[in-house]
Amino acid sequence: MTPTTATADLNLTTERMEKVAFILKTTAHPTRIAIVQLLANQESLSVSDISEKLGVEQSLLSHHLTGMKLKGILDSSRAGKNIFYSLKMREVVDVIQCLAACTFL
Amino acid sequence: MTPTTATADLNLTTERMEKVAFILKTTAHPTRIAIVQLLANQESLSVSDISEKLGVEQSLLSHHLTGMKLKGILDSSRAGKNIFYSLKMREVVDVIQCLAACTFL
DNA sequence: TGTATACATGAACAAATGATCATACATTTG
DNA sequence: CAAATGTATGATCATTTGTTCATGTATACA
Repeated sequence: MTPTTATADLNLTTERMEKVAFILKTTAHPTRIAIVQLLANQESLSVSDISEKLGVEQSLLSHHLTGMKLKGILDSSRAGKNIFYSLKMREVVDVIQCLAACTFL
Repeated sequence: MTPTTATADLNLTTERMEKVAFILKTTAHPTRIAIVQLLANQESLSVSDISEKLGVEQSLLSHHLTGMKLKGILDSSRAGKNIFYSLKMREVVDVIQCLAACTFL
């Protein structure tokens, strides 16, 4: 037990801070947040589904999606002509929810 | 009441998503995360305190600090020659904690 | 096999971000 | 008031990020 720490103990290593920064950066974009929001409720959606729902052009959306997949936030699988994306790192939902709950935003 | 939503209802407006993205972006940097960590435990610290603890050069640190203040994450007040920074938006601590708790990071 | 549909990829460019350096400003102290 | 200390600011440059456009690839279907 640590002595007298009123606040929670938060001693992240440099490496861990870089990883956290990495995740934050990967998510810090309106379109990408919207993607996370959609997939938080839908389990999986095709690119065109997302494109329509968000009104984002195919190519641009694809760049966002493949980037997020590369960084481990999303996952994808093909079904016929479609590719379905889903949330892999569900924790990002919590993070966004947490911030979104701030009343003063 | 909406019909059959097992998962939490999260319908952020575009405006709100942009604000969340803004906060995330503002925090998404190893040095800035480290700053939040320090101030989560210390209530307030001078620029030179932080500079020493983090091993970040004065000018660069100042840029980070003033940026974070401008965006509402930090607050500052002068005491003699020193300027003390403190956390204004404590919610960012939770966000970082949340992500930091991910086992797979 | 050819054509349409769904998505990815790469080049190119603009804009934002991060770092460094020199210098300015404010406060204390001699 | 001059020098020293603590911090901010502005210019500049390199890097990263976001966007667009053109084109490539995979699957389905006639």
